[in-house]
Amino acid sequence: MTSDHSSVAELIGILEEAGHRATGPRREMLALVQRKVTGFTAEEICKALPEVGRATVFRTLRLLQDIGIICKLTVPNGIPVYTISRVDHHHHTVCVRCGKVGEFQDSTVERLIDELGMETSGEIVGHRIELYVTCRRCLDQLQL
Amino acid sequence: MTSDHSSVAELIGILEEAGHRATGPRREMLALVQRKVTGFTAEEICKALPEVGRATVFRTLRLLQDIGIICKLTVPNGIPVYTISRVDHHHHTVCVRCGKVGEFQDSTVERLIDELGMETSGEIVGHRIELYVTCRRCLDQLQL
DNA sequence: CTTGATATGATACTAAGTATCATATTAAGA
DNA sequence: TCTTAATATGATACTTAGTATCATATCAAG
Repeated sequence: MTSDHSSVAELIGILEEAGHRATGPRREMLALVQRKVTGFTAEEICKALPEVGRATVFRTLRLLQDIGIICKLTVPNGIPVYTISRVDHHHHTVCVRCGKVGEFQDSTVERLIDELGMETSGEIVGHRIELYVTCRRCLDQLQL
Repeated sequence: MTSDHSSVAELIGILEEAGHRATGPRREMLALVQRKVTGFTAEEICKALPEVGRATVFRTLRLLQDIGIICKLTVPNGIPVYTISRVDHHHHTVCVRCGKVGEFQDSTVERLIDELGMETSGEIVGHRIELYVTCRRCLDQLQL
């Protein structure tokens, strides 16, 4: 279940398999996104790729979300952060100090969702779990 | 641990205890918010209370968040939904069809967060758990 | 009653994202 | 290879959510 997609070629593959064209702007964005270790904002992409139109950046960000290549996170301060999904189903940790985004997978989470499903009268169609943390590095810096 | 705050008077009490003035606009907003069974948007408040300035609406929404009277949710379609918090610590279910917001409290959730804390190198300072559902009523309608 | 802190509203702004639409690219068939 | 319809793009203008500024108003405490 761990579909690791790390190279640009693989990302392009996913895009095409989903029935979309791997056009110039999309390749550029994928290459950029793939290099990002941590989260990034839409505005960052716009600045990094001025030759790509604003509308295309947002369109592509949404497309990449739809096909599961990236995720959009809501962080406490309100500015949306996008992040690449390296594994299929996962959740995020966001450092509230440096903004660094991490991923985690936990079977307990899925079990929890199932349990909650029992208690809910409706039908669960999705969920969002985000952990806000102070990351190791930031903690260390604070202790200096 | 279940600080049920249902009447406007109680909400005003919370506001004042937190060291804020229970002014006209704030009372109006609290009265309105308190009547809402389901989620509401900032724009709804602006329309319902045209005599209250836009800036004040947003300022007050943030204030009410800060003191824990309301929560701001991120729903899949992207439009922020605010909802009153009837109990202290809880999470939300959002119906993706009608937008109805529910609350749930679950000790398993808290246990889960603790467990995840063990696995994380940083320190967990907060979390967000939202369940996207199709509520009972919407399910019934779909089956008609 | 005065005064300083707190809150307000009008206005203008920003930031994130969308709608429109004419143009460009592309894939796939004739 | 040429044509064509589907797909994608970029410029532009717009919308939506929320913020900054600041002069004015309100209030609580002395």
